[in-house]
Amino acid sequence: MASIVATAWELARAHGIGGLSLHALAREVGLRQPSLYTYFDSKHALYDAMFADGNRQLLERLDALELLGDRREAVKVFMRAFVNFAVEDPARNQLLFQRPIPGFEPSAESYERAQVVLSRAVDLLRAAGLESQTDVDCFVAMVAGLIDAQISNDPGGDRWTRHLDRLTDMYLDEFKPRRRRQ
Amino acid sequence: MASIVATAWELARAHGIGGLSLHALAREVGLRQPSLYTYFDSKHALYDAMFADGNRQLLERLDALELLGDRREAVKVFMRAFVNFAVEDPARNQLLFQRPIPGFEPSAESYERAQVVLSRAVDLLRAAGLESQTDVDCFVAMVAGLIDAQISNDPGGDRWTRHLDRLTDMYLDEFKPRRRRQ
DNA sequence: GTCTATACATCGATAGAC
DNA sequence: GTCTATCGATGTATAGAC
Repeated sequence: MASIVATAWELARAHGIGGLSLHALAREVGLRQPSLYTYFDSKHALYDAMFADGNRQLLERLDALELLGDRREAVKVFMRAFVNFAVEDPARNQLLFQRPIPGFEPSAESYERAQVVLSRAVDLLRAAGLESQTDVDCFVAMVAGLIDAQISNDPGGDRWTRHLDRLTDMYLDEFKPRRRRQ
Repeated sequence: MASIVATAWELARAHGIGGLSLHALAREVGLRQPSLYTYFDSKHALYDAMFADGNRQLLERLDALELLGDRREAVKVFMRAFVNFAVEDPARNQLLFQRPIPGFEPSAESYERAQVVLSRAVDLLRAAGLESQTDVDCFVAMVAGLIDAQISNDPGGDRWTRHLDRLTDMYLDEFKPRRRRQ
């Protein structure tokens, strides 16, 4: 079961998340295609299992971080880990953070895990000075833009992601509470 | 021919760029599916015609702008027009600026038009103080991030795009030539 | 140029034997 | 739980008559 999901990720990496087929997956795990229905009620159920698994991987990664000390530094450590996670597997990034499968919506249970990740990011950003939801929204969008540009235009490189820290500083400087600029 | 492409855009808006089928397109224009091969050698050729057409639409829009006066203001006017163009038709945005069709690459001729758009943006940003390719790259990525967040999470709204001007100012302030901060 | 007919492939899903 | 067999839908593309 877990190994089927792992193999599904391999195929998704190779052929894109949308190019994943049950025939190919069955062949890869040494089964016939109908036998997969013992484990998943439908293809969407497989995607849902992958969605949950991907978020589990991400949470595991984020839980291992040391986020003590300066809170701006904590944001940077967190975002670096997040960005690395995203760019190292474009297919996974697509399933977790975009809506590439027409008709697929994660189950409530799976979606809950995804919300945990987001709320941790929000807490860190708040602690680092981003007060409003608006400022958090735009920061998240900016980072997602970096990730997508990196994946699309320079896969495996760092032409965009290497500027993450600098952009984070810029953003936190700009939107820190209005009392006084640093 | 042009009307077939226009109808193809309608279907793409309704069912997604990847959900466009030649059967449906033929039915919509009052033909049988094989008859489309009179106009396009393959489905990819249709996508290529759409790609070229979308870039033509964009260039037309950008050519109508008044970009005189202050160069920072010119950047804002340009980027506002670009962002509006992108969010008003997510399917078109997908075909023009992402790679949603496995195996489809625009022809050299079509791609050339896309490069014209980019080079205009680059010229404006350079004139407004962004010296390095790196700074331009990140700015473009940030704007693309805003667009994607807007389309994905608040289609038809402006929760993200309304901050475009503010982010543009922030970015140009940060990366203007190092002589002195404004 | 447009049609009918069809080839050919892929896919998800189900029925029923073992 | 796994299999064989098959259904039914969808999709692109081609052959050949008109």
